[in-house]
Amino acid sequence: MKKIEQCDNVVIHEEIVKKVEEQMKDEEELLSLADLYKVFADSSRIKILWALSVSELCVCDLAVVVKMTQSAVSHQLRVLKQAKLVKSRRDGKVVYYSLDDDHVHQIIALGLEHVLEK
Amino acid sequence: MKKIEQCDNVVIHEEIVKKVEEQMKDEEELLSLADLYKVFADSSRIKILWALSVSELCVCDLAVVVKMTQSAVSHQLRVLKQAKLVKSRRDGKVVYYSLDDDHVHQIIALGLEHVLEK
DNA sequence: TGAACATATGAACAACTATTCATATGTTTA
DNA sequence: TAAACATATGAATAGTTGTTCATATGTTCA
Repeated sequence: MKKIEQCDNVVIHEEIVKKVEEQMKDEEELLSLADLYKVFADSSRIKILWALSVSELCVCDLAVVVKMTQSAVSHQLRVLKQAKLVKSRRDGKVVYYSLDDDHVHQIIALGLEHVLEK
Repeated sequence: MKKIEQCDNVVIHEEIVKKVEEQMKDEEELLSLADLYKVFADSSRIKILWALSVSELCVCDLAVVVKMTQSAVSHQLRVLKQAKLVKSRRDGKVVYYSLDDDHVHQIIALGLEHVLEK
């Protein structure tokens, strides 16, 4: 009747585990953080965001710049808008998109720093 | 013989498109940026990174803290290591993981800022 | 040397997601 | 009002990825 428990059930360094558990963030908070990064985790969307960080653009021009179909761009803009990373304004037939927030640019810049360094 | 070209082929604002195209980053660079964010785009990995930002941990303790199986943690650590976000050192049977870089903490902090604000 | 243990890994499966294609919506203008 | 055009969207498909299960690797210690 010995404890044959595997690693999964046994803590090796009790003190440290306790300390880390205390400082652990809420499940929910880390989940929405992951969701935020999911949006950045696609090169099409990154291209779109980068382009928009240069200038406001309409969907049509955006499609040209990032070399995607209008439909694909539109689908992705929807995702970006839901994540509150871009906003849009309509002027007649044309809809213009731009970054919603300065964080977007910061996040991209910080990421590039890491990428270029490694 | 009119130009019936669709949006996909026609540029609406020539000046702006030219300007944005000039400032567009390399395909490759934006691709590795997206790849970097892919690593952050999963709540299991975010949990692991957050835990490691508190303290160096062995795989076993990490599994306890983030409530995952040892195998799942190990698979994810592999991903994190390949992305150079964590490093490891071995001490006997036990392998300790820690953040490889201060960028990791910065990126998480910046993301949280955005998440909490919106 | 062999048993016990911490970690790593390959294969398989399930879940998710980006694009395409077809078409709908909404706006302008002839 | 009808045609032309910019954008949006639903369904289907193909590709990607995280977890599990089983097992392998590497280390210590009796």
